[in-house]
Amino acid sequence: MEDVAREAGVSGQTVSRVVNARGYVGAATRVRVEDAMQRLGYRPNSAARALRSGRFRTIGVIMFSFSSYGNQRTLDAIAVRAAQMGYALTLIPVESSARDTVAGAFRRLEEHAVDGIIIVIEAHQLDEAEVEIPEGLPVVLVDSNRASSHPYVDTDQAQGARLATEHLLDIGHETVWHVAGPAKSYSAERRRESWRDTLESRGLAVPEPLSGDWTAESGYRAGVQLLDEEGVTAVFAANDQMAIGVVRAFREAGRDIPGDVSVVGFDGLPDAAQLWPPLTTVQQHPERVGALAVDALLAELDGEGAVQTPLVGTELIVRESTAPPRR
Amino acid sequence: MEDVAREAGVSGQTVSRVVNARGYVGAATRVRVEDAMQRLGYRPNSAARALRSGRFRTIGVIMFSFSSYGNQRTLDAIAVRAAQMGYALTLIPVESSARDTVAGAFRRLEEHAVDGIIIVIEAHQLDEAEVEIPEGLPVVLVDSNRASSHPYVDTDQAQGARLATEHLLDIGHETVWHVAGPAKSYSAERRRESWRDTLESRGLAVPEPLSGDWTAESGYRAGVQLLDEEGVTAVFAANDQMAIGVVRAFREAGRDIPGDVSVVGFDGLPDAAQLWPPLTTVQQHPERVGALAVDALLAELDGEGAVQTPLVGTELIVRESTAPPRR
DNA sequence: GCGCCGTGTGTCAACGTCAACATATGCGAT
DNA sequence: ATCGCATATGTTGACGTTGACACACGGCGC
Repeated sequence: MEDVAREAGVSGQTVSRVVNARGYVGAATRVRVEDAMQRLGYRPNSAARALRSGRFRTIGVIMFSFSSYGNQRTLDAIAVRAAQMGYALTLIPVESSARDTVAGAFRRLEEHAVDGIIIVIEAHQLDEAEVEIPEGLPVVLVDSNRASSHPYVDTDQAQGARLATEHLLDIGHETVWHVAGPAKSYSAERRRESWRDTLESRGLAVPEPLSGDWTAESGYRAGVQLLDEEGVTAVFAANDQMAIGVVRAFREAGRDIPGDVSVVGFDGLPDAAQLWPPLTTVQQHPERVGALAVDALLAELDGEGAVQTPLVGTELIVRESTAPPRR
Repeated sequence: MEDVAREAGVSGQTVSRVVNARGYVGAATRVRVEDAMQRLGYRPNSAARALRSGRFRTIGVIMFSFSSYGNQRTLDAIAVRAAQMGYALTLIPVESSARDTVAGAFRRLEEHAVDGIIIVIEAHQLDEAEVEIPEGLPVVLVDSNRASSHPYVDTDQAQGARLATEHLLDIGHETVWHVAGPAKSYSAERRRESWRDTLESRGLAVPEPLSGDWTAESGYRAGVQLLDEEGVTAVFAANDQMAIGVVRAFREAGRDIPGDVSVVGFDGLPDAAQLWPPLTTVQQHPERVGALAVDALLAELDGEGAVQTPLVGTELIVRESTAPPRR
């Protein structure tokens, strides 16, 4: 900066004013300074800025490694919005759900220069009672527990699950079986409860839900179990990957999809449209979730207090994996 | 820091020495200082450190948003390794392949505090001649062009493509059709060339390759085109997603997989095992690629010069989507 | 007894930036 | 003519850390 100031024949402060477009600067001076910056290839030193201002213009994101497709998309959206707002992203991966690694992530974070944190970890896995979230550091939760004191941003899981279940009922199925996600996942729980509520509100039988771990493989295992049940004509899987596994299990046993059994997924994986048969699914909008998370965090940062964002809606995409039951 | 020093009855410099385990500190003093740090919840200010040392302990990653599954996994691996090495990750998303946005990413990066950059963008899209990579900033390329002056880390695309092609030939197919990735992708090009070389080295006919854009949908379109060709019994798709689309196209036309046509993918998507039929594919190891990229960058940072890493191998996973041709 | 070295600790300055304050000029209003 | 205000620029110090240097003490070899 000093070099630029000398080159332009002004003081460092004037350079600072030009860079930040703050305060009065004569037009001719501004041009001279900009010229000098150009010539010398000047870049403001962000460390010094951070030191001076106490702000790092950086957002920390805590996320499980090997995360789901949806979370990856959310991360992507967070990165894009953060970049738009002039913030950098610092990614803190958590290698497993072991509790001390989550705590370790926080410890690592505290030593890094972030102004706020977005946590993209299903809340049941993140037992807040045991992981102290650093005091005074704004936090936004994604895909998480409403009970928290921090603002959260999430998809409207309940609405999506209702859409899926109602679709199957509306085309004539007598009830809908459910392959749920892992017990400790908040999203899985909400999808399951909404599925149950939908059935109950119509006075229908509620079959015992099965449980997977989001992977296609666990969906396959659940599908194999369903083969033994009587009268399974409609299955709602808590995500698309498990739906893929369910489809495979039925196909392998010679049952036709959707002739014998209709299957609905959840997520809106782009590839779901190209499966055979194309999969009916609930489209989520992780890009909206990510952008909202950044916005909520920045609002907190700007001292606007914890702003609660409305849930992000979903849409049902009907494809060929669902059809009315055979009479 | 001053507070800790006062609390422990020492100077700030001694606190610094304790924190960094550098220089001589009496055992009793060390304990007193550590106690004080604990009590006061002291955290070193990374901005001040960076300002003083000129090092940020941060790696910048430039990557396309809406990136492929493999790149996401690579990012994940980079994050994990960086964290292990005590580095933070700053993610700079590039929203499209438009050239000025890539340049913009660099500009954004320069203003941020990074010690080095890992670029996870297929090199043909990143035309280096037109995007000046900041001078003096160590760079490692992933999934990229060998012609660059920077070290690169990559999967052995050629080996994988050869494995896939040879597998189909070895089980009796007369030739292998190819659905390639986008023309401007370096990985796509190498897979295509290796497929061609393998056929030619056996003196077999080389059918005209089709081209997709990595999506399942483009694979479907390619598959539809293949329906019109004579004698298609084996297809090697340049990634798993396009393979999914190819399978759909054939299925929809009433052709059996693998009875009428064998299909091989590339990537090793976890869900590929649960497709119907389970997909034969080439397993990549993005986690190794990511870790190597970080290692290579840190080596550069430590002044060890540009270290070239060997290519990461792949393995063929044979599943039920491939079978000998019908006689 | 003297100097030297290893150990333990403190003082000072500097990293690059910017807020706060001080200074200077010109112009319109009183 | 004087004052007030908007404009334009410079000076100073502080953000938190650490490298360089200085100082102090005790033990060892000669």
